[in-house]
Amino acid sequence: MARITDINRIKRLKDSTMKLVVEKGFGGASAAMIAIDAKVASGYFYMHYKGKYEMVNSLLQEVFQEAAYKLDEYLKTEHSFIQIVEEIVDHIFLIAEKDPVKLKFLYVLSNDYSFVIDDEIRLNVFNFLKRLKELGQESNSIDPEISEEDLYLLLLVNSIQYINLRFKFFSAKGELTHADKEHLLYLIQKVLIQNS
Amino acid sequence: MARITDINRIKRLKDSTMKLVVEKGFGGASAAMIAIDAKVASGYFYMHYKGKYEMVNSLLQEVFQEAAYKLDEYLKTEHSFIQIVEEIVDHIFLIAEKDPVKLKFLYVLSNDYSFVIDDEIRLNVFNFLKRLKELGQESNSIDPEISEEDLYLLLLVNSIQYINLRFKFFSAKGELTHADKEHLLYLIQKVLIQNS
Amino acid sequence: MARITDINRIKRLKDSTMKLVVEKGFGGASAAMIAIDAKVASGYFYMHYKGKYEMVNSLLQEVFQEAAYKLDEYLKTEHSFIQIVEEIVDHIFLIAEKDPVKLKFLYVLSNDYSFVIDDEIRLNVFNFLKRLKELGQESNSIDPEISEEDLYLLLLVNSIQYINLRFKFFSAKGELTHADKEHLLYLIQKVLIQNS
Amino acid sequence: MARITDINRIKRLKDSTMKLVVEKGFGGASAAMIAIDAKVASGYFYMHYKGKYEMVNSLLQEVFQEAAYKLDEYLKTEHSFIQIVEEIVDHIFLIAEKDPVKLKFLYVLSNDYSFVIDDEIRLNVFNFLKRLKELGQESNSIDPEISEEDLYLLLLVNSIQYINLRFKFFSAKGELTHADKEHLLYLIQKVLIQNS
DNA sequence: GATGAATGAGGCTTCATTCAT
DNA sequence: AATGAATGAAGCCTCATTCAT
Repeated sequence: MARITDINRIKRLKDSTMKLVVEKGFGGASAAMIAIDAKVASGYFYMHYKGKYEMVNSLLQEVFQEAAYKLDEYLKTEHSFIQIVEEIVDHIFLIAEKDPVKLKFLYVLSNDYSFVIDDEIRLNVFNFLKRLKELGQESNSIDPEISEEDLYLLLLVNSIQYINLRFKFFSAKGELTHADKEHLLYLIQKVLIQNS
Repeated sequence: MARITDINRIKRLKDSTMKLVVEKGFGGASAAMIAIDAKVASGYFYMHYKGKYEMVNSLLQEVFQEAAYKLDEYLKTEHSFIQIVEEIVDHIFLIAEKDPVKLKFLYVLSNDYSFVIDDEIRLNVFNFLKRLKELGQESNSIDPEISEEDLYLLLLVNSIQYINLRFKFFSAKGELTHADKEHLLYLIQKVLIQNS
Repeated sequence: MARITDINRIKRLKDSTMKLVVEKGFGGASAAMIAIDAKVASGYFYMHYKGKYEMVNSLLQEVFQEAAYKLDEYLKTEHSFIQIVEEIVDHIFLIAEKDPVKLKFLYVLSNDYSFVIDDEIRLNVFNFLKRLKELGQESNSIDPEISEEDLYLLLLVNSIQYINLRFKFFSAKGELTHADKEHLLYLIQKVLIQNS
Repeated sequence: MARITDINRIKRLKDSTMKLVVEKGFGGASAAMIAIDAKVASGYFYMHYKGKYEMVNSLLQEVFQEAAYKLDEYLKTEHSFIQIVEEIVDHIFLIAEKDPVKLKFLYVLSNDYSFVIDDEIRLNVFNFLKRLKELGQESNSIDPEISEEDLYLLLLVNSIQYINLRFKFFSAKGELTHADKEHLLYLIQKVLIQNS
């Protein structure tokens, strides 16, 4: 019972942190504010984290790690290159729908020179990308010009940017639709795929 | 009668602000720190700006405005769609080389939910993109699927992300080269251009 | 679970604030100075008050409210008009002796255009004065020319001015004595009382 | 011509200072604010005064001195005690009408422990009061219980308080009228005059 | 004489962090 | 384990004052 309470506390803390860091920025989201939003005592998170930066950073790594893990799972399905690309875009859109704050959090902090993804996690992601590229090469699907860095940029960064652009500027266009996803996928595939 | 406002002071202030906002984030770059770096009195910028946020924001708008103006100039040259796309990428690489801090500043703040580009400036940029799209359509160069938002994403956001990815992660790969620019241009043109 | 709010800290804070506002004026009494004098952390009073002005103002209202309450108590004793006038002067002299800072604080801020007594409290005081006047009329003790405003001026303002004049200028005359009180009472009664 | 300009500058400076000190308090009225209000350069008054405090203080002394001088003039008229009392109240009401800011300024600063009237000026005033008292005694008009301090309190302080109470609280009662003056005079004379 | 750009000490306030409970 | 009162360093900003023009 005590265990469950604790897990809920930490969950709430993480959610509130992501929400407020997105809304106000790292500096603008105060520990007190986060604690109130999470219905937790302000001293609470010093039991789990060394400080505010450590907490936000560890949250960022966690979110990234989770994504890296998800990517690996797709690889294990032994689906084709094109299918996996599609599944990844699908997955990012799913997060955008189910947990938009998480996607915004990723967007904000991954474009900040004060936060850097841990080498280990980055390595995981690039290992995945390397294997994805190889998969594409095996089936002659991928444009040989495309590097891992390009995959990172076009598949991951681009998708996150596409969605956040909608959240931030083009919200007038309404909710993200299935057509939006198809359109993004069209663009991505157009760059990645080998021309005849 | 009295001293005349010193342009150099303001220039130094702007440069230091961009530099430190990039390095430490908006919250991490303190007014005192910026003032010292700019060799200016700590109270100095309250003569020109209402506060720290206003200053950084006005700087962001200024940088954006300058870019919007540059874009319009390219349009006036009456070059072709493909040429203009190339010139824009060229120009972004030029900034990356001559004033990398400015590009980082743009990168960091344009991916922050606390800073929003003024409607007027955004309108300028989208007017340009609209005309660029029309130019592409006239010559049947542009893929009809491409919208103004796509142009924004693929041409501008993507270029900035590409370069900052290098600054932030792949700095091990060394300086940006001519080949890097060609590669990016290849990717962009591949998405934008109409398939035969 | 956590520490319980320390009443003494707040008491010390209030005392130091009154003392320093009297000595140096509202602007001259800095938050840091007050905190040191009260042996409290400099940020402490922002836990209880929104800012320096709010704190001093709330203190002023509190002191006034306390006085208004005291006045009502005298009315409830069912003593005569003349007795109550005497008791009020007595009471003011008592404060002058036991807590001179409080009387000085009242004096300084009630003569400042930046601080205004809350409507509710002023209403309380004037309700009291109205009933006091009625009491005087019932026993034909009060000069019919005397209005509530006059009672305010002559009974309250005058007494406070009388004592503070001594504190500020005529301190050479030494401590306030019983004779001083009798003299003031004589003056007040002379104006208030109905001539034969 | 240069001379006239200068006198106007100083006049405007004094007026603005009084106005703003009344409205915002000594600490709240900044030098820049005063300078703007007076249409004068902010550095201007450091040509005439050592600092802000010196300026406000010298202004206060000046106003007081002017009053002391006026009082002496009334004495020279060889009017009766009662007449002079009336003329003083008249005069204070006249200031209230012609230059209310000056009266507010006097009110605010004379009730502030940070500003003290210069000994010399206070002496002038008390010499006047002494002679006024003697005048009253010669004609058996004044209550023998009344001291110079009482005259100060009842004649000067009281009048200023009476008017400022109207300005600050009872402004709903409208402009000061002739009847108001008569009423105040009635109260003052009632305390001061010897009962048959 | 007069100006107002520039300074920097010091004011107010926030907030990450600690620690008694 | 969890709380939240308390701390004080450090942030933002104001403003009296100086001084080049």
